[in-house]
Amino acid sequence: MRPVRPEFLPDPALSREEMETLQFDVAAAADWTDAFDFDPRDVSLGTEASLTGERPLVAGVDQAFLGDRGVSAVVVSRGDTVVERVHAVTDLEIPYVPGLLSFREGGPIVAALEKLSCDPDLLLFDGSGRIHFRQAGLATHLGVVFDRPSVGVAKSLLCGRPTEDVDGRPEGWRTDVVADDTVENADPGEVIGHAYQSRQYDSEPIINPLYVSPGHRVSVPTATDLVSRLCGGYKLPEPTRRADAYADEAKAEYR
DNA sequence: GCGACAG
DNA sequence: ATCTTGTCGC
Repeated sequence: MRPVRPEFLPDPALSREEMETLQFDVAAAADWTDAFDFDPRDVSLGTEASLTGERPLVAGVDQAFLGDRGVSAVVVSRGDTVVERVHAVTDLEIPYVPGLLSFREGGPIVAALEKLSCDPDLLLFDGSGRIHFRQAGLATHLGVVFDRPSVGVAKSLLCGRPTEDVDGRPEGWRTDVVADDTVENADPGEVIGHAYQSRQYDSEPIINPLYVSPGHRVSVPTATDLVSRLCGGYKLPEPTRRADAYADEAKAEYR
């Protein structure tokens, strides 16, 4: 896979102001409508045949750290079958700053995606997409750079506000996350993502919801639909879990 | 100045 | 994200 829009590559050498300017440009280039050619109903776990054509290839992307180096792992699968796994290690040039995550972790992610020999229909990232100060989170940024449908799945909320109280909701429940005054390029109240309860126990440990948002070429409702089809009884979607496990494996070899 | 803050 | 033992439960 090669970057289709290299002018948008997340360069850690940019000044903080240049990074923010690039994010506004990335958000302007992003498409938040369902602009993909597969049938979202074909995206699921299991081994059943697709309704129409071949089942989509979903790539889960996750990162792990080794001191001042970052490891990005990508696991591509078609339902339950893993088709390809690649990873890359690069030096981390800048510290973590809320809102600038793609500039810190973009290096290893781009390097790993460039090693992919197959081309996935959907990219699933651990982090936000539109739920971001300039609607240009990790998922949006990389989705635009590779011009590939992408979705962001975060375990906590960066910005914006859920329309309803999210505590103790039943499995399958979802509610809108709307822009607040910290989202610089959206009208307050605009829907930028969902809080989605992917898993919930009958009692005790109350599980927090997932914060799902479009990266590129996917709408808010569809982003959550896709994620819901990939959570096989676990809180996190399977592609992301596989990438997480592979990142740990790769990490162990560089120690 | 205070509070918020993906991974 | 990462540093970490034990522990509760299916």
